[in-house]
Amino acid sequence: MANRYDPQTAEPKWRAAWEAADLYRTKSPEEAGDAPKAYVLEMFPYPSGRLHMGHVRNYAIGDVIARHKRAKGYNVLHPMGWDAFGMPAENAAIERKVDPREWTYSNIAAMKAQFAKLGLSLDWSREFATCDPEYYGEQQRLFLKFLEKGLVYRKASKVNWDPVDHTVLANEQVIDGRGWRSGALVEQRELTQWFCKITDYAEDLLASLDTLDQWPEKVRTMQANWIGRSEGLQMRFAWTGRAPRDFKDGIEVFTTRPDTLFGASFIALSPDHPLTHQLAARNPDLKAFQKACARVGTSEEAIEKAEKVGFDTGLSVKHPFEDRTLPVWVANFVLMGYGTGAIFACPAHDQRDLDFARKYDLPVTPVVCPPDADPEKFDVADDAYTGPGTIIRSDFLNGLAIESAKAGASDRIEALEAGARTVNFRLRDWGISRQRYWGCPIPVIHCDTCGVVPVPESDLPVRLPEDVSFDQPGNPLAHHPTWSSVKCPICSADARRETDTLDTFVDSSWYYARFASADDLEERAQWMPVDQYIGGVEHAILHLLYARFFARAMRDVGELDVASGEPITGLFTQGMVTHETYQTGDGRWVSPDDIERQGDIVIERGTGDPVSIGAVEKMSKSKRNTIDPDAMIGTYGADVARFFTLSDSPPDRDVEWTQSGVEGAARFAQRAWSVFDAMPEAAATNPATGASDLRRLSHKSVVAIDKAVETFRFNSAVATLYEWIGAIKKAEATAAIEDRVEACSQLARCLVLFMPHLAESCWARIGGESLVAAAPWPEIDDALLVDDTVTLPIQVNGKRRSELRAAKDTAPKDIEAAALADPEIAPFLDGKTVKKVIVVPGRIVNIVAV
RNA sequence: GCGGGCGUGAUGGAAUUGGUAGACAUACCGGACUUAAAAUCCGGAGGCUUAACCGCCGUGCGGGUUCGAGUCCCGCCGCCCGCACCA
Repeated sequence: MANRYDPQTAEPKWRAAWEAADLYRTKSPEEAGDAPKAYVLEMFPYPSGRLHMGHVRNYAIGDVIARHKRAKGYNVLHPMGWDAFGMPAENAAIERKVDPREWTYSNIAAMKAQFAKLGLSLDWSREFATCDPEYYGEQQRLFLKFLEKGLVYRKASKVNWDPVDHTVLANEQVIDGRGWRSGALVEQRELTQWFCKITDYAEDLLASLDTLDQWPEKVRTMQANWIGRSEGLQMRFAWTGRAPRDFKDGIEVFTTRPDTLFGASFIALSPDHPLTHQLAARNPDLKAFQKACARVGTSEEAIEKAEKVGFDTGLSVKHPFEDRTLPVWVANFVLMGYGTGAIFACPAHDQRDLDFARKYDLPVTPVVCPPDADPEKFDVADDAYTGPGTIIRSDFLNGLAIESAKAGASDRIEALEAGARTVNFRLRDWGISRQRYWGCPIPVIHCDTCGVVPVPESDLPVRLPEDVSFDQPGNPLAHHPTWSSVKCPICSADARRETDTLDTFVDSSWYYARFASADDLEERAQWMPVDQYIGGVEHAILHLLYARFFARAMRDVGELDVASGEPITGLFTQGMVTHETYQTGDGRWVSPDDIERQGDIVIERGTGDPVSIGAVEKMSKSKRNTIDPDAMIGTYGADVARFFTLSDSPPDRDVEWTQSGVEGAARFAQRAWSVFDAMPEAAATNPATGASDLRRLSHKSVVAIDKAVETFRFNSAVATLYEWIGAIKKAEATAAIEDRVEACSQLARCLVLFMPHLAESCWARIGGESLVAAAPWPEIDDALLVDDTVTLPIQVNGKRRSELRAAKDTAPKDIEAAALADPEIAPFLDGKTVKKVIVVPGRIVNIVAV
């Protein structure tokens, strides 16, 4: 029986050794000396209670980076904590009568035990959970600083209200117009809520995206689209008749196409526009129309299918340049949330306006003529013209291109004092109030005489009460008999504590700063920004945008010293872990653990029901296609589980989990181990010298792995490991012992990035000093990276016909001569004349012959 | 509709950025070991043709640039992801 590596005994041993050596603790500035810093962070997990393969992949990727940086001499900060507030804890409380706090902390304990088995190089000394009062107390302090600076504020806004659960729902929690839990029809309610003034930073958040050159292009464009900057003109149309109350000066609209003003055909108001409300108060038909629009709901298909409908208010306004009037309609396609909630419509050049105009028989006047069309006759039918062209039928704008016409029209409107150029953003302020228990309490007090009063800093943290009941719907904090009753800090009168809590996205918007230091702003500044952040692409917009906002806001209240305001220098978004799905004839999903292959057919173990193999999908409980990391670790060890998530696909793409792939990874581990069979201790041999094939290959392999790791091409690094190991094995009989010891020593130090426990066992076999997890990256002899002789393919007219071995510095003319003399190519030159010979030194020779 | 990405053997994917396409792995086939199987080790393999060598074809499709194109340019086709009545 060959000597086999046994992960079950080796892995716990090495984890204990790492812990005893305190290897992964972040070094203090004194210990670190002038070593550069590297802050490596993976998105911290929600403590659901169990680790899944997505976690394993995420943290394995981060661990490769952290270990590599450490070996390269960086002082590495690689912390871990828990994103611990949120609805699942409350749902558990409602469904199973467990305390959310106990539920959360016991989940954390369970997951931490699972984490321990993975052998990640984490510094746990900085661990915290966002539900720790120390953490959310600090967050409350930040909230009050933001409040003081006007970065958070209260306003009334429309929210999704679930009338059964008595709570506000996020848009994501509304499915087809119904609450995701209660199934009740969601109402739009006007509530007073807290908001973060993220729009103050819209311009900078957009412009600075260009500086984030270590972020995926995709994420940057998604954020840019989300922020949605557009330049245009905000202008006023004056009334023809009596002006409605509150709108004496006319109706304000925003447009990006002032060049089409002469094609304006009507004004359209949003059904939610204040003027619509005012008019609806006296007009039951309009009120009914408004209601009908609201019912269409917020679901995307509903919006897509919704036909354009409108209501003529009977009012009209004057055209700013011409002696004519425009009717004012209410139209369902105009959004209150963008611009002013009102538009002027130019149907010839906007599809929505055109659909509406055709339906209600409103005028359509083209004013932009395409380059190849006849200006006298140009007209539109069912398709609006949105392309480039020349302005026509537009008085002083005639003959101009679109851009100049925009400027001309804007100048004129500004001269008439009827409006001004403005920039509009799609981004809206971030609503952070939640009518929930398991979140960070908002630290303010409502007093009838003093208004909104901040909780004095000495009273922080405002702790969540522990004696809450979940037996009625809604927010337990609001139902608590005493918690919200307090005295006003200013006038001491009876007052009420705010019972809303903060959106959990707030918790994760600044945790990176807290990891850098619990309370020392200077230490925070030393570590920030995060050098490498790793997580799922599903956070491309919300979390990552909020984090960028928070870093700026913290900077501006003096809580974080990052000049650029960018908290994250490098971002990597990893792909998902997928698996085949299995389903019985009656549509029941079957777990991979319960299937059995019998020849070509697949059956469910136990029942014997035939099972069909379905699509490869993200591992999920509902499809039952999950693989439990604990079970994997129990069978194959943590190294194999980690290695497999990195080896098959590039880390930014999805990886399909397969049994055979895992077995391949396990085979690799044994193969790597066997390379170290019968190796002497490194100290017992002389240092390797010379330039044997093995030495050349080993040094090249180290460089290849180094480069691949730096560029997140882990699958390529793994391929290099396979080849290298194969070569070392082949060289066992032939290579000098010194060269083999060197190769093994280098191999262990590369292997430790991916399979740290195994590498440690290998390292011990060659008597490596201390622990390989603490060893520096192998030193490379550059002279070994270039070969003395190279093999050059010889092409004739671009087709490879032969090859040539030559010393690396052979003169091109000698290579040319040797190539032409090659007997292999003679038949291909027969009857032809050589026109040209291209020699690319070290690469290729191409003979052009006709 | 807008934006981003992708298309290479049976499969996941390589290809030093314009220089030998298919590294490495999985599945498959063959051999060794074994009473046998598993495990392990060794070997094979893009397609067509051939006894074999040779030869021809080959990176979604069609064109182009180049001595040379998976890579660059133009035009199509298909798939995935994100946003979406944003004026």
